[in-house]
Amino acid sequence: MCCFWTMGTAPVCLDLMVGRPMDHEPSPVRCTGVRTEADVASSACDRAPPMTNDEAKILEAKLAQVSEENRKLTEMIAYLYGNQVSRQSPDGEGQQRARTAASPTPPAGKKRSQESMDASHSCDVEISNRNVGTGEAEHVDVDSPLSNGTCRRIKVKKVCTRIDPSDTSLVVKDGYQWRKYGQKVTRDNPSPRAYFRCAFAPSCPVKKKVQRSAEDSSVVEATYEGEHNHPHPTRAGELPSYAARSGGSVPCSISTNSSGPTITLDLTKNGGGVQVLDAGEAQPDMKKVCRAVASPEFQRALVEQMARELTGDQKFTDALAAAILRKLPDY
DNA sequence: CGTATTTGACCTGCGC
DNA sequence: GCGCAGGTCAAATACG
Repeated sequence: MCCFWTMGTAPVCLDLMVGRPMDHEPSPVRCTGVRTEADVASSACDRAPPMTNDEAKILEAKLAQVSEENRKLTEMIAYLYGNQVSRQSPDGEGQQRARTAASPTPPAGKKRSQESMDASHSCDVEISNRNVGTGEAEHVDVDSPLSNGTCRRIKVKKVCTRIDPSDTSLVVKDGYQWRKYGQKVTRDNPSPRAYFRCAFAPSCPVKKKVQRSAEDSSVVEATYEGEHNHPHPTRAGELPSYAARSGGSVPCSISTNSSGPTITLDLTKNGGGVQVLDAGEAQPDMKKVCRAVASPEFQRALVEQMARELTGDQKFTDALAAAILRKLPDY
């Protein structure tokens, strides 16, 4: 099980190793969720000849030291990544919002002015970027408090989905009903950008912008603004991440909001996932996110979720049975 | 005929 | 003030 974060062009792979046999002695390395050379060495020790107690203690000490370094590196990666993404405001959302918020007296009689008023009450912008097709997940929180103290969090989430390049509909299936209200060709991208509103509830403030990636026409970027004020039409309680179904699975995504960090693992194209919520902190903290990922509770929940998903997928069980049969000598 | 989508026009904010 | 770019509106059109 790998959890990817992209940092520029260099993907970071955190091997959670959740599928490993449980009869192994639990080690601090596994608790961090990152496979290291020391961890590999410890596995090799299973086949090594017996050693003295002193040698074993030395190895244990080294292992603990490596584990601690590994944990610090993991936190550092998450911290650096958060800093990088926070500097990359997607599609100028932050700038646009700053412009809107700076408008002291919006013109009356326009729906647009009401939306500007709504945005002006926001001080926090959450930005999430998930590259669904490639299994990369990105996320960061951007806090920009206003001076007037009237803060309301507006969630901005960016989701990348891989679709058929011949598909020009710009439809990202996320489980919600969307009503298209506009389309525009932007300067930095030859592909048109489509504007959607949530059509499930008339009062739902959520908007969605969908545009093909300028670099890869098979990838569409969907930017969600706001949060739904109604339950999910089909599967209440899940995050709006169903784009994964149309293009591929997402190994992992991490989000943080006012209620604390949320780790979501979409294990299959058919949905499902593990959410570990840490609502104890009001301020988002990437270190806490890393610790949540590394916690035994998280990994146990992950294993259980994987087992449920795999055993519940008839196609998977059929394919597995067929593969086993092919390995039998008489098959 | 009702609903959803398309598309050109319009509005607003920003930079020069 | 003007031009540009992003976002939205609303009439026209398509579709079931």
